[in-house]
Amino acid sequence: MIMPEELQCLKTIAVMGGLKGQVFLSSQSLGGALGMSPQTAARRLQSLERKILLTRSVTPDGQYVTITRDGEEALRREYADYCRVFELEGSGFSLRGSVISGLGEGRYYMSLEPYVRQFVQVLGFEPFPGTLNIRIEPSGLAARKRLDQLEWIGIEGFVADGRTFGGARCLACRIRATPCGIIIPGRSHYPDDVLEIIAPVSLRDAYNLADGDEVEIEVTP
Amino acid sequence: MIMPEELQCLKTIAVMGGLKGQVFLSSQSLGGALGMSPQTAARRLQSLERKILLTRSVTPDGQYVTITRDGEEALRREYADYCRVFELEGSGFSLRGSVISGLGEGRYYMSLEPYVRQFVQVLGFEPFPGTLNIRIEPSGLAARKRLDQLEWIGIEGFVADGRTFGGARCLACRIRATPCGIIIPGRSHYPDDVLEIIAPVSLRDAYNLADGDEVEIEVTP
DNA sequence: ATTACTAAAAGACGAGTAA
DNA sequence: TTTACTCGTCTTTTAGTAA
Repeated sequence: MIMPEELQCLKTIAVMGGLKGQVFLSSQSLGGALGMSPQTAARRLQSLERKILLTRSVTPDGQYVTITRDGEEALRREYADYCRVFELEGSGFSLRGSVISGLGEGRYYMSLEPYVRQFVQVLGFEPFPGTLNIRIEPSGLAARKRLDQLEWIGIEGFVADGRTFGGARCLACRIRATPCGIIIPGRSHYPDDVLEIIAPVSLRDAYNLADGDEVEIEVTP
Repeated sequence: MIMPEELQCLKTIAVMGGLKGQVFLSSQSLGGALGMSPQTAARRLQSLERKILLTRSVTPDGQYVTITRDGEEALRREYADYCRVFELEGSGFSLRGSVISGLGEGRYYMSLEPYVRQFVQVLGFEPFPGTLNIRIEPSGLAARKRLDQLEWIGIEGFVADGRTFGGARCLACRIRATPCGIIIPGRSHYPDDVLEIIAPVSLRDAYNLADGDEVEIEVTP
């Protein structure tokens, strides 16, 4: 079995050029690059050699090291993992949270024509007059913050009846089978643990949701 | 400082989807995936949480884990290393070896017109009648084997004067400033620790090489 | 079934030494 | 300077226990 600290060492040698030919190094220089003592670096080299992940030719003042085919394959497997992680990235976030009661303001705003018009344009549906408030679980807050990096669509504010209505930002998402939108008032960038959801229908009715029920919000850019 | 075994753990969680939202897991399932005891896996999760590389929400029957921004950055740094390693790959091998005496057969074959004609076509120069034999250092053998994966160009055999001359394969390379070719008789795929080099000039004369002198062969596909 | 903690065993680390 | 080895220390691991 190849240990993670061995792989780290192998990778460092690869970065130094160990895949393209032999690399000249000393235990000290390698140890320095890896933040460890020369002794430990030397032991790493020995164990990697024993596992045929690299070959060495030791000289009185250092050693020539080359990564073998097996070593390359090990690195490639690791590389493939990272590719999988970052390639499919952005293909979808998924946040879990529980339904909570809002202040009922959502219903009022969702009935204002300039907002409705923009939502239709941006999300492709006429929002049900009312919002569903979801409190994101503590462990989901990290993913919640990541959402801020995505491309939110601006909703313009407007003036009507001598009153100013603020702007907002909006992101398409999905709850179960229903296409929805996350709507965040203003332009604040800082995360909130409560997300306000709009949908073409009443989600509470459609899925029989009560306060405390858990739902999953899926964001697929 | 983030240790390699912690990064390994973080990567595994990322593969499970920890970058896209929370992942449900238990110490046991994670330990199984990482080949370690549940206790160790639990400790990993705790230390990763302490370093704010992930956040957890522990429940009586498992935990929801999400990778934080810091965690993602750590993974991204690692990914960048691997990209560097494999992107520039194939940009050049470099083999070290020492000059040895051949059997003098090279001179004869290099003077045969059908061979010469093909070398001119493939390598772009008329080979000096004679080959330089290089014994690859033991530590370079791994890189030597890697050469077999590259695209060698076939040299056709022929019949002349009632005698059959075998084929060979050939790969462009460089020794110091001189463009050269590695030539391997037949179609054997198994590595040899001696490489036969042809060049437009006598490399021995051009660089004053004697037996035992070290040279570097650079292959840049 | 979990997580978290404790304690004994195992293993890794790095200083020191020799070649 | 190297590498390679030994040895004492310290960390890490895992089994066992409790919640």
